[in-house]
Amino acid sequence: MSTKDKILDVAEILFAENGFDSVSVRDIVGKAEVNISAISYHFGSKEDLIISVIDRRIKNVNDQRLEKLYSLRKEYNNKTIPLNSLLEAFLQPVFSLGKEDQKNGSKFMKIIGRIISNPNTGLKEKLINMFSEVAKEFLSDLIKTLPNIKPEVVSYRFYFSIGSMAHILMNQEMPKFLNNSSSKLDFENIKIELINFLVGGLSAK
Amino acid sequence: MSTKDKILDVAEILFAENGFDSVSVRDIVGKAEVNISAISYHFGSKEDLIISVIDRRIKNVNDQRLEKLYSLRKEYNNKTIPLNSLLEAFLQPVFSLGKEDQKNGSKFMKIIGRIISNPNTGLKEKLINMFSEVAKEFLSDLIKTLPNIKPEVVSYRFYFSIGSMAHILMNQEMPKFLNNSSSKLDFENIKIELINFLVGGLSAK
DNA sequence: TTGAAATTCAAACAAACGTTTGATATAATT
DNA sequence: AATTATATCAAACGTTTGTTTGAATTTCAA
Repeated sequence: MSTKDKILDVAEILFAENGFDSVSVRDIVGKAEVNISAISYHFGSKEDLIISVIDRRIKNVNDQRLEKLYSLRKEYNNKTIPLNSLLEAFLQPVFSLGKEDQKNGSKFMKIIGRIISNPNTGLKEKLINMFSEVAKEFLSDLIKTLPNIKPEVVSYRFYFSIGSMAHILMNQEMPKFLNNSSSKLDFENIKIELINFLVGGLSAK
Repeated sequence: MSTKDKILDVAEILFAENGFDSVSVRDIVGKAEVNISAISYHFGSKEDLIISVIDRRIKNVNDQRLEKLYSLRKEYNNKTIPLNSLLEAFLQPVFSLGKEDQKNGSKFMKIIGRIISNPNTGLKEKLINMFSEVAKEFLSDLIKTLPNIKPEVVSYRFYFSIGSMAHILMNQEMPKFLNNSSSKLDFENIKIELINFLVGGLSAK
């Protein structure tokens, strides 16, 4: 495995668990067992490394989302797309990162959660742009699917939805004081529960 | 105004806008126009300052929440408390921080959002404990109010609810790409919209 | 008014930070 | 085999970090 990939893999894990600021380049190169100058050599700077960690995966996620949305539009040509189908298209590409064959995919889920919930300087601008097109597309269909709810209310509810998604992506385990259940849900079931919750919230009277 | 209060006020603003890690003690004392050693003299350390910023306000918020919950229990003695009343009791003390007479209250709302959404080392432990009792109390009533929904599902939905609350507290303005409306909501209306959303989500079939 | 306590000050501390250097080693190309 | 490009290395760079020092100043009670 190349030095570059070793750095990307380790950085993804450490950034996911501790945040971008709290992880130093020395933390990364230490765990990756590479020389410290490899970061500037292969990536340029720490910020460029962060961008690379995200770039490596995010396009695939967003492409899947749009692909699923477009095929729904084709399937329901001119007719209303069911709400749970829209949410499934929006959430499935993210939660499938948690499948076991996706190496460290659950770590990247945490990174997505971090990016959304932490309004960040500079860095956020670039990433928001990646996400904003996807969000706009889904919002326009959400508005069509919910004709009895004022569009600006749908916007807010979509914003609330993104918040609860980001929260569960980042804090993948429920805190003990809320977890009175013994059975731990896997990502597939968390996604199902989240969709049920969001369907209710988005379509509330 | 005392040096101690000057520091607390400035720190609250800077921590809210930029996060705990990104704000240096020099940023704080610079804007507060006090000597740098005042931090260790009045608070001990930067981490103790963070705790002080939070301590100053959080107890009042949580006390109000429990007070409202207890009076609801008295009012609906042995009967089910309506869902929107529970949510009102949970959210009103937080969103009232945004009232104009509450100096920098909206900044502290951002700090609450930051604490919830960022799982942090050490710091979180202390603050989670403050919050966990409140959360447990509300969760027990939520379960009673939603007898047709399995308790572990209510737990998850409450967790999703906390996520959307944290998100809107921290990102108080909607991003442009979601904001197709010209009218900007104030905190009171955001709270109302959030409660409508959460009622739908928590009680979803 | 005197003396002790509380506060503020400029200056410095050691540690950690991201980044760069120039030499050395490895790989690829001619 | 010789030469060029690529990659890795130990070491150091200049800043910034949180914290501490000890003297100077202010506050306030006796």
